Amino acid sequence: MQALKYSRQRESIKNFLAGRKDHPTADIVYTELRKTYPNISLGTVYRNLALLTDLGDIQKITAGDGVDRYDANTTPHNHFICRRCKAVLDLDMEDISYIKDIASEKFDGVIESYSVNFYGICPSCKRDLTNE
Amino acid sequence: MQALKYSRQRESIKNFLAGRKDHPTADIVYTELRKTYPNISLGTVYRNLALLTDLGDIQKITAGDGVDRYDANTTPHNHFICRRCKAVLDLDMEDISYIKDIASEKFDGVIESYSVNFYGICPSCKRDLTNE
DNA sequence: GTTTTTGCAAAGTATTTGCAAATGG
DNA sequence: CCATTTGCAAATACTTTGCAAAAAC
Repeated sequence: MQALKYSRQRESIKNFLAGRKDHPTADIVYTELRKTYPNISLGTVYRNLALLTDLGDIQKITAGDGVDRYDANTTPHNHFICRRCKAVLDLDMEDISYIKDIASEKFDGVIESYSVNFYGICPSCKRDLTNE
Repeated sequence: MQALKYSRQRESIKNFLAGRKDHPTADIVYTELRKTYPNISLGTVYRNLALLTDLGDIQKITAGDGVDRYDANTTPHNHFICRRCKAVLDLDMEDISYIKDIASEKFDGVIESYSVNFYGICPSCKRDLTNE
């Protein structure tokens, strides 16, 4: 049971995320979709973001600033969070998934996954700071 | 200006954290300190945890489950979060701080720090699951 | 027709904040 | 005394949830 039924709202949330390279919060998704679907509700957005995350269609990012963000890119990659403008960027970097094995070496439990966030100053803010 | 004045509450929060190897939430700190200081308030606990974090005396851990945790151990180390019992454990593992350099290679901004969380099943839950 | 999803509003968490009183230096 | 910190309560921010109506199949 619990078959999945199509919903225009869910579809548009997924498409909206797929078209963004930044990592919108639930509230941004809601505000933007509202332009096309004036009646969509925040609850629906949250429900679908959670469902899509469970399905593995999207990824939830916890950057540590109190708001969760969502990413349609579910291939393994790491994030950078700018401490000045709070932007969350994808990092183009060499694979470091072997850190999972390093962590497992002296650990008696099971390590299934990991998440890395890098923090600092993004390229754009770096420019701003240089020209100040 | 903004000189730091001693406070019994701040001192006890710091000491309480120093005596724990798990990673208590603000609410746990509050509930436990209340046994010694029945009048301490949650606001005071939050204010001091934020202040101590800024001072670098403690570390804030965002595990991704909506509650922040605090750690008196400020030496670089990584955390493991059990998806079954939600325990947050320190990982005894080889240094991986070079991932900062790897991340910097193709990145035009400044990477100042990073945080890694590993997820899976802790040793204790692993035992429980085996004996089920 | 039955089940899932929605919109709306209310409720639930976690955390922050304004302010007068208390405390520290 | 003056500046900082506290306790308290109210406010805020983010997310979840109950329920009747709407949509999907």
